[in-house]
Parts: sequence; structure tokens; C-alpha cells
Amino acid sequence: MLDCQNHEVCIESAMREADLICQEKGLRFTELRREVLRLIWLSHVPAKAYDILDKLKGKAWSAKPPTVYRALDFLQETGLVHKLDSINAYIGCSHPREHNGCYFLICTDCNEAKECCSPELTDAIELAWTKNSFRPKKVTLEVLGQCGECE
Amino acid sequence: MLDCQNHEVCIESAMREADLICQEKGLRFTELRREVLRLIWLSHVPAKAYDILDKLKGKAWSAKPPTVYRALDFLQETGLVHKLDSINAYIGCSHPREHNGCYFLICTDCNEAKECCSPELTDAIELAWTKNSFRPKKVTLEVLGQCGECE
DNA sequence: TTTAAAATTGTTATATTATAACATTTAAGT
DNA sequence: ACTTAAATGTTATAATATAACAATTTTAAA
Ligand SMILES: [Zn+2]
Ligand SMILES: [Zn+2]
Ligand SMILES: [Zn+2]
Ligand SMILES: [Zn+2]
Repeated sequence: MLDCQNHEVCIESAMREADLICQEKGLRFTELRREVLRLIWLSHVPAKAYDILDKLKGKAWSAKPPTVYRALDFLQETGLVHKLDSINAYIGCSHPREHNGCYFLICTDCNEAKECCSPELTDAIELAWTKNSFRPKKVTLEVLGQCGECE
Repeated sequence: MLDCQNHEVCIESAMREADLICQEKGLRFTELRREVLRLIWLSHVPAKAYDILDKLKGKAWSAKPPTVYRALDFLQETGLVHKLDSINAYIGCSHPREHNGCYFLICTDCNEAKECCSPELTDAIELAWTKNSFRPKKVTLEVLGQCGECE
């Protein structure tokens, strides 16, 4: 599905961005939060909370569910990670500085997910809710289907 | 949020439509499925599976989780009910014959949800996935926020 | 109209996802 | 150093959903 040639590059740049963003915002990017973000970035397949938990257990941490969910909460609040409600899984944000009007294509064959942006889409959605005099707080837009490489 | 003057009318017309659709499609709209749909239609606030379960228990049925989830599966397959992934709740489809390119506005104050359609939105989404050579199977589009009547 | 097959429902158990509540430790500011 | 706030540890439990198999009901064939 993805235009990812060298995934090490994805991971490294995501972690570097996260460092900078937390530093700028004065947030504490602890070892635990850092490791959870890294585990999520291990692939472009959205990670399940309890899989992250299992991987953490293999390391130094005495990890239990709250350990993971707290880190996930922090990462979501900071915009570094998104939850995909249609599959109950978590994926790293591919552009955490300018996330806005994004949606997700999720392949049910290879399980990879891709974060996309479309200004037309954002406009159409905005038009829709102003017509309904609705004040949006959170938009969930996820498309399940088959990606181009899984035919 | 809604333009619902007399909710009895909503319920009656939804049930009648469901009857017709199941008849046309040769599907068995059993008492159980019928009752679950009616319970969902009791309000415009999406229903939680275990709340439906509790209400069923008050009636003739020896209801257990599979009882409800099976009925919900049937109703979703038939297009009579939608699951809202962002809140894990179920709502009756307001136009089950022509459901297509719909999205949901969900008020976090009054908890009501409204099913809307927007051709521009549908077009924008279609454009987006063809650009990504993606074959969509299911679109989830839900907006959490505050409705016009809850300010 | 019996009988076989299929669909539906009943029942028990368990899997999956997530949070509450309180104790302990670590980091930051004074 | 002392105080406070934030983060993490720990135990328990809540909330959501499915697996597996048995019993019943409906449909359809023989
Ligand atoms: Zn990559
Ligand atoms: Zn993003
Ligand atoms: Zn109504
Ligand atoms: Zn609908």
C-alpha cells in the first residue's frame, strides 16, 4: 500500500519529530512513552493495545494494561498517534505538526493503513456540519477496503 | 438536534419499512429481531448493546450477549441499523433503501445522533480513494461535537 | 406427511478492549 | 532538602464482543 522504501527512515524521522514536538510543548517524553511510540512505528500495520503490552513485557517494564493505555492517551493527546475506531488499533501520525482533515485507508488484506489528506474532503465535511449548525470536536473518517497492491 | 416532532411516527415508519424490506428480500424478520430494532428506535440516542440486552431481559426472552449481537448482526447486514464505531453504539438507519455516502453527527451533550448525506462529500471521498487506487468496502464517517440545540 | 437440512435461538464459557482506584516512585520547582 | 505534581506500579473490575456446541424451529425435499 505504501510508498515506504526504507522503514528505518520512517521510524527515525517519526521519533525525531516526536522528540522535537514534546520539547517545544514542554511535555515529558519519557522512556516508556518513547518505547510505546517506537513499538507502534515498527510497522505501518496499526498496533493493538495488548500486542504493545506483550512487547513491552519482553523489555524492562512491568507492563500492565494501564501502562499501555496511559502512554497511548499521552501520545494521542500530543497528536503523535491516532486511534482507528473501526479496528480498535493505533497508528503513528505521519504528519503530527499539521494533522487536520485527515482520513485513513485501511487494507483488510495486508492490514496496512495510510493516513491521507484531502482539502476537498475537509471542505465538504465542513460545509456539511455548518448546514446542520453543528460544532465538530472530532472527526472519524476511516475507509476499510483493499489497497492497490493487494489485488 | 433533530427535526423529530412525533417520535411515534419515526418508530412506526421505521418498523414498517423494515417489514417491507425483509419481505422483499425474503429475510426472516423474527420477533426477536423485530424487538431489538424497536428497542434501538426507542430514541435517537444510539443504543448500547448491553442496554438492549437489559431491556430484552425484561421481556419474554432469555437474553444473553449472543442474543443481542446476533440480532444486531442481522440488522446491520440488512442495512436497518448502523454501528457507530466511535462510541460503540447502534442506531437505526433513517433511510435503509438508499443508504450510501452517509455520515453521522453525534452530539456529545444530548447524545443524539443524526444520519446525513452529502453528495459532495461522497464525491470527495471517492476521488480520494481512486487517487490511491483503493477499493473501498466500508466507510466510517462520524463527527463528534455539539449540536445546534446544545449551546 | 414424514424426514432431512438449514436457520434461528439457547446456553456456557471465554476473549478482547478499556478504566477505576489507590499506592509508590520520580521529577520539578521552591 | 522539602514540597508538590506528574508519572508509573499494582490490583481489580468494567465494557464490549465472540467461540463453541446444544436445542429448537422453519423450510424444503422425499
Ligand atoms: Zn515505513
Ligand atoms: Zn495524523
Ligand atoms: Zn424521532
Ligand atoms: Zn443509513
